[in-house]
Amino acid sequence: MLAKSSTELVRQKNSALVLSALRRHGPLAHTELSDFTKLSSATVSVITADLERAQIIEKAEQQAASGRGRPRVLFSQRRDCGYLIVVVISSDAVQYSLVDYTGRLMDRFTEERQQSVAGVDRFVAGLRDALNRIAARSQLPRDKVLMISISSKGLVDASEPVLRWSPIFGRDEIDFAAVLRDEWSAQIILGNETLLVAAALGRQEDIRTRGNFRAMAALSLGHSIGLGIVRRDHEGNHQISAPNFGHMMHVPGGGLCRCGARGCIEAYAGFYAILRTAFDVPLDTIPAKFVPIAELDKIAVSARQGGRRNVLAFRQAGLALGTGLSRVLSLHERMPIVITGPGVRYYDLLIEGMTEGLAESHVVRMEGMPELRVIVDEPTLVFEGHLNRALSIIDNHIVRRGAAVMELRDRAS
Amino acid sequence: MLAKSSTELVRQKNSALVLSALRRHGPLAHTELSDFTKLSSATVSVITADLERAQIIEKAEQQAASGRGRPRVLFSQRRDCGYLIVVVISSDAVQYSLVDYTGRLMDRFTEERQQSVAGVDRFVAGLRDALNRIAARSQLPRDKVLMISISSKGLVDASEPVLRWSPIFGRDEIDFAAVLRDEWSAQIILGNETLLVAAALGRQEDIRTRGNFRAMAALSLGHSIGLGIVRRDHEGNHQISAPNFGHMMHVPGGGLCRCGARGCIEAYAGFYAILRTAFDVPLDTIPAKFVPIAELDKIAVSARQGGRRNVLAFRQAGLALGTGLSRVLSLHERMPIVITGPGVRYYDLLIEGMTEGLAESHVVRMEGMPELRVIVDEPTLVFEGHLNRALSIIDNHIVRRGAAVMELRDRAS
DNA sequence: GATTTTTTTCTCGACAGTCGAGAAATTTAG
DNA sequence: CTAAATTTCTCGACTGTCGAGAAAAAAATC
Repeated sequence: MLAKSSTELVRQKNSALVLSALRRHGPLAHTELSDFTKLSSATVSVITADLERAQIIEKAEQQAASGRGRPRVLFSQRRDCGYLIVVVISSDAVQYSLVDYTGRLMDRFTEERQQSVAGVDRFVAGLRDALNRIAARSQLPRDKVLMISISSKGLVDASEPVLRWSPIFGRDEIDFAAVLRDEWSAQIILGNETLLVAAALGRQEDIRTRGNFRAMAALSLGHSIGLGIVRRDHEGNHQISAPNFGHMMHVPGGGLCRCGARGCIEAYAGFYAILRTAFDVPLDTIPAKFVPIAELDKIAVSARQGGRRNVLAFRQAGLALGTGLSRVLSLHERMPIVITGPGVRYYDLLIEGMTEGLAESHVVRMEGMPELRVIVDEPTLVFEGHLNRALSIIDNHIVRRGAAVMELRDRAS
Repeated sequence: MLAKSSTELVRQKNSALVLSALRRHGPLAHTELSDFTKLSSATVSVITADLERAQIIEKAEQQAASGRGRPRVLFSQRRDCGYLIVVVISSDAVQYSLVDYTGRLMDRFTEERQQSVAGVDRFVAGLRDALNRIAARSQLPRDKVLMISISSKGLVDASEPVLRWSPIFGRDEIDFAAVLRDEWSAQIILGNETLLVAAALGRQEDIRTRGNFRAMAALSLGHSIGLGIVRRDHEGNHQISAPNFGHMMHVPGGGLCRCGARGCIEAYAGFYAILRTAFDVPLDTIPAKFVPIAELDKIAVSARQGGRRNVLAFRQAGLALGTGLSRVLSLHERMPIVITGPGVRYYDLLIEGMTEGLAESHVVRMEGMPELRVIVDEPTLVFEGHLNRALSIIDNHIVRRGAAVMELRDRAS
């Protein structure tokens, strides 16, 4: 309750409403826009005229008349209104994608990252390089790139695009804004990978349940463990957050984690932890930097054939996840949990422990087991999350900029 | 992003702004209102005129002119605009307070609750009775009571005034709206006690830091353990939530808790749990319903003199709290923690364990120890929280109703 | 005591935004 | 070729905010 309201703000909000309808449902006619936004036809006229003048949207050449009556003219977003570069940093590679304003993929390549050289400086140099390359290949003027959206596993600052801690670079922070400021005028945003998964799921669920969506958690299983939570606030906006779940305390004084602390959930449920338990290595052994998935597959095969030690390894991982999730539910509310990431292939081995870990807690006893869903294709969700988040931020900027433009025009006259 | 915006909404928001300025800073003159709200003088005129016509605010008889120039006329809230009944349910008593629209206490009494008869029906009958009594004593017409704000320890539904679980009534739910609907037209709201503490602290902190406030947690120590979290969202509103902290899993398969589950934080840090450890009673003993504080004081005295078993009891409680808090911080962000409730008198004995429990976790290693503050007077905070929450909801209703009134007027003409 | 200064409140006209109603446009059906 | 249907556009009414300046009222000054 700080900011006063004004008629300009009203216009901004309603313009944003129009843009988001267009983003969600593709090209729309005047009438449809009016239906979706609940704005009157007259208002839609004014807003679309404004946006058209600002070159944000355009009238599609009118399609063959489909019914009788005056044929509808469709408004659609202008592809060339601006561009977005998506950077997905994973443990073994970095993927760069160029996307236009409508969300269409225009170019993409992947740079392998050598495990050996993990220096931040090296990485940053590679990043600058690759960004320059993707921009050059597209032959777009640089200032047409409105945003660079980056994701990584690890701990991300809440307000600035700073990577505080990551499984790859440890405590060597990276301030992406500082690093890219001199070369790019684009806005830089950074998000935890699983946060973006949650963002994508939240939108899917919102469409699926037609607005009855409340909250949802995304759990990503892999070498490290990620959690993203998406909730609808009282105004209908989606609040996404990426708790530091993988490094939440599981057992005080427990197994040594990659982060240097002891007893983190990841130190029980991460790939390296499962390996450690399976081979009965002492819990204070320094974790492996990288575990080929084939190694884990072998353990899984053995576990599925009843290998005791290996069954136990997955069970313990499941327990750590289940107990951790029960704690999450205690601190929030009951919500469905979507499980994704490379680790879902062991879901059959993990589920028993997870269920047990969940079942014991007061929340679950009270409100029942949360719904658990499995989604295999994580990379797609991550990319979708990038688009959702970045493009809707761009839309918001545009409507704000619109106001600024009007102001300039007024001052000129 | 569902609702469209309109000029009426602008008026509502700005009216709310005026009311909240008046609530925060007491009677204000036209100019001051304009300063606080950043609204133009003209707008303030229109809004105050409206509110005055609707009998929400009034011009105070002008005070002795203090400087030169036209003397300022102060606007103040009208006391008789509406009333609020606050019901604070604690383990041994229920306190009823009647408050006017400005937040001034008008009447208050306390009903002892016998420990023996804890039937929900009995309790509800007593509640209806007491509410009738406080209304009768004030001689106010019933429809002037706009809201009944109830608080209890335990688990409260997020959207409806339903007590899902409480240390007093266990799983016997109470739907306060259903119970009071036939006798009261007032809106019924229910909040967890520590949630209200957090609400009060949030407002205090917001004023203290002049808007730089981000987030804060309130931890209430007593027979049971409560946690409230208050955060400022991107729009500056305070989001308060009451996680089920006391019954978050501390140790799987651990000590038996009053809730029936095993290993809850409360089963280690609640008064009964401290007693249990101190007397070396098996952890699966059914917890005492009530522990006189004198009992705990004795243990504390002995602990302060070095009694090993008793030191351990408090240390274990502290550890449970510390580990639990570290988990909360993992799932949210770093925030100051205010400790309150009857248990703070043992803070000296708890702090060591708490610090240790906190220190081990990844978040604390990364971001440092959170600030811990102690506030002794919990009941005042609870009452303040009631007022903050209830009165600001009332203000919001009023500005909405204002619009409805205009509509009626229009339809009549 | 009359005039000026200062401070506060009120009022007026301009402007931005939304809305409902109906006009205009444009196609199909008959 | 006319009528019906459907979509888009335009106009006037209304609400809300704002800046500027008028009006009010007391203190300071002559």
